[in-house]
Amino acid sequence: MEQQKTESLNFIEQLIEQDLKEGKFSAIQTRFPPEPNGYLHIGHAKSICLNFGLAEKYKGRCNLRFDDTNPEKEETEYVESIKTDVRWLGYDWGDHEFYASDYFQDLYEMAVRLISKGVAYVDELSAEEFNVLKGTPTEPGKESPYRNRAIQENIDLFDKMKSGVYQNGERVLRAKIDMSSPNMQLRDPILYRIKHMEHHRTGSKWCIYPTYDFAHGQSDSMEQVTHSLCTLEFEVHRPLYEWLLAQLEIYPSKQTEFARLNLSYTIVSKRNLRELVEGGHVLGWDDPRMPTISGIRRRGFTATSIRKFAESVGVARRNGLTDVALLEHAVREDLNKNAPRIFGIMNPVKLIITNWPEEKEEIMKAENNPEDENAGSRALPFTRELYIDSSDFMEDPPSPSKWFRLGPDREVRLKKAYIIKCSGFKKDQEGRILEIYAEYDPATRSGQDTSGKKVKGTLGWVSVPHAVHAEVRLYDRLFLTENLNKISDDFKNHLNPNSLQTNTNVVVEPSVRTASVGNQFQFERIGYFRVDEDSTAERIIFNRTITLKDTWGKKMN
RNA sequence: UGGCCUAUGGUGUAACUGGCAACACGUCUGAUUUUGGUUCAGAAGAGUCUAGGUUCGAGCCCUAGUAGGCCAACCA
Repeated sequence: MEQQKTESLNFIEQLIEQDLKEGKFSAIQTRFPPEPNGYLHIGHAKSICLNFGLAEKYKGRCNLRFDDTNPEKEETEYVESIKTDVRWLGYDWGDHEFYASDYFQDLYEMAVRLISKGVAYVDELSAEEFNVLKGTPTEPGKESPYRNRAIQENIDLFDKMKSGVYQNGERVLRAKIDMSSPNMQLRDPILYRIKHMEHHRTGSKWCIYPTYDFAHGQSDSMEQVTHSLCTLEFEVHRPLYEWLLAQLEIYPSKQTEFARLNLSYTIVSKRNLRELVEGGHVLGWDDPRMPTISGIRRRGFTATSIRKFAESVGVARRNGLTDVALLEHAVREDLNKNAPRIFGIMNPVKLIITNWPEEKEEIMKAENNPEDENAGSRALPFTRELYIDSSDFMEDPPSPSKWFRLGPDREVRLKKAYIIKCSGFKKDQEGRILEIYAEYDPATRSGQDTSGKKVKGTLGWVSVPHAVHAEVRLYDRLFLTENLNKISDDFKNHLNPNSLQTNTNVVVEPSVRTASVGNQFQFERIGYFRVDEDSTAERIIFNRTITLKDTWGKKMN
């Protein structure tokens, strides 16, 4: 008797399974529709995982469609970065790479059809007049005096718009729906506007460009998208989306909205992220502190962990605030299983094993990952002079029974090597520890310990003559405020001044000499690190992805 | 003086669509551990926004209220 746990479905999956059951179509078709006007961020990752994930799960397809209807903001550079990011997340759109701009001709013809049906017209109101007549959410709008032109006149005017007779803003094509609708989106929305401007793909072929509302739904329809998933703000656009498809009598794609991702201590708004980049608050779109996909990738978050995160966040229709701890947990889980361990010393201090011969060198064997038997092992040279972390030594710990690390007369194990006993130390005038002295117990060699000794503390170490000097960039959250949606002042006031701390004094075991950009490690007892692209042949640079959990440190505060 | 959406432990989601609320993260114990990591065992924590109603029975349905979100770009 096997008990089958029925997997719980989110509301979109329920909808899909219902549709599939009713035989509405043979397979689902989704799409991820970014506007190429900036870099993708963690919020987009949620949408990517949703759309591509659903297609995978239900054996359908997901198109990558660039929503490039506004030549003012869009650039090819962004198209490339978006493709890189989606691929990095592990999704493949095959030959289903589309552009709204590919449909400009079709969309133009659709507009002419609407005009011919008498449900679209050319308006020539000034922007101010336009806004006045539009009304407000609580007051109905008024009809434009140009609303009831003859069809042929509209056709002629639209043709003139297209052929460049008018300047930007002088004419606009509007749908003729209902100026008194309580839904502002239905008050004769703009379908086409004039922009004398080069488009990144169509060049100067067009000087009129469709708006989002006129392009998005029909693009979905032309691609036979079955489920068009978007965020909650577009909810009020749905009636317009459906109106257009119905008027044009084309494939009725269905729009379904879900809540966008909000992350604590994180800003997830393209506009604000751009401001951080342009204002020099971060070093670029791929600054490891940025929640952009390129940023978190450089920081060391893995694609697996992002996908896992997206899955655990789930999808629903209520707006909330997801705890970053969920994201952090996802990376730790992945890296714990997959990142090889090495010794790295953040604040090195010399430890001298006084009963160890000057020239003697012993090779210790260390497995690369206790969580992965296949990860192999490496050789660690052990010598008389070692580096350990200054935070692992305390001359006079405040609560001695809870201090497991080194101190006068205390014993600890040097991991993968010997148990040592501290026999003394040297300080400078300011009281800083310069050197620590200890004696090792030859009977305690790792793996062949015959002493029966038990110690509570285990320290990482690096042989002084073999040490590789490195730079480490310690990243912390970019903002100090948990919920940045709830602030009334400038979000930049909430920046964490200590979001980046550079430590150029780090020392790492010699095995990292073969490491290359993108490699990820766990520095034992410290955290996960990734080799940054700023590394050079002479100098290796590590980004700290995330610390290890630290229950002891937490208790000490 | 509008319309639409939402409301479940601290957080994110679930509850086979009416049968006394589950999972994950987080928190706290304890065990194991040559990472104060991992793993393992366990605990605390909501009676499902409020008030009515329907029903033998409601987190799920109805009504009203409250709270939050979205909508007035020739942005998406």
